[in-house]
Amino acid sequence: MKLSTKGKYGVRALFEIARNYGKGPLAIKEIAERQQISLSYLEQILHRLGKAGIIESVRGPHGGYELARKPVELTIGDVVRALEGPIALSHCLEPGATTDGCYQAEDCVARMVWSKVGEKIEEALDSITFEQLLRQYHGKDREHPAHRKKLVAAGKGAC
Amino acid sequence: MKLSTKGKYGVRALFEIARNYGKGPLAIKEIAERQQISLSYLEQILHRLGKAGIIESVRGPHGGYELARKPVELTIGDVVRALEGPIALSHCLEPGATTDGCYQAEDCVARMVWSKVGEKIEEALDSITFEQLLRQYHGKDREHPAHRKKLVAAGKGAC
DNA sequence: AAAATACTTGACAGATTTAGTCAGGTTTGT
DNA sequence: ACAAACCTGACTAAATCTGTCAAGTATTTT
Repeated sequence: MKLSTKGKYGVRALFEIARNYGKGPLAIKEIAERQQISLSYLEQILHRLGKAGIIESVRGPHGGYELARKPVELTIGDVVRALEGPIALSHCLEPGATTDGCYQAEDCVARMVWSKVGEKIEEALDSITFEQLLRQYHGKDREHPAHRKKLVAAGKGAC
Repeated sequence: MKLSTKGKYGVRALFEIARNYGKGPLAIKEIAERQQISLSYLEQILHRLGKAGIIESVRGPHGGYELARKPVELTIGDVVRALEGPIALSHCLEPGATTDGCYQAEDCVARMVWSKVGEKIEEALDSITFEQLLRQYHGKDREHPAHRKKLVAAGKGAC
């Protein structure tokens, strides 16, 4: 019951992009530095987010990534689904899965349990928009990059 | 965002034990057969559930496992926590974890997000008791073991 | 007391997934 | 033309998951 780093990094990266909303594209190199994520790895993540229609890329000098929709229309759920696949606690709940493989197909108690829990998880994830996150952040400016760099050098990570 | 087989098998095994509630201990061999779980693997799982105080074992002939508490006091959350560890979407939320390693300690937006989602997940898991599962099952007797065996032999699995 | 039944424990190994790197390539603004 | 910046896919090391195996210990029946 853990999240992979893809999901966590994804939210952090997207948070940076969201902070830049309305100010043009943000370069991947900039995101990588601010959030201390390996640039190559971040490329993978952003590519997935692009395919999912969450961000758009602008190529060429001064290019970068920007949100494809307004922060209020973007939820944590969108990001997690894009990066970790559909939330299907049991494989028989994946979209497109049939009950063919299940020997107790009709009224499988287990399936009902995982299905119900999955719905609640989606609800929780979808109830948090990036607009809310930005608002929580409003005013409180983060540590200065140089200060952060010092902390990271001292072995500090991030959530 | 998947569940490991430990969690899924655990719930299924426990469901069998719960079905036998009040009728004395249920042998592990019986559980393994009914739910088509490898006996050796099931031993591991039941041992963890025992250490977590969810089931109690009775040794000797006619021994087996039985619920340590009433089905109404046993939730899916108890089982998942026992088998998959505490539900901490981010490692900085694990019990006993400090914020020492986090360079944005004070108001880490990411942590707030995962903490809130984690709470909702726990809520969902804890809202389902085995008593409810048993009631849903009431009356509908499962396929006959022999029939099930045939289905399993034909390559059918379970949720 | 012996045998049968059943639980206990820990080591181990193969398969899968994750996390991250690398080496190219392509697009576009100046 | 050049450089900044994104695009793509292959690759690998490490971790985790899934399950097996073997050698116990405990309890009850006979």
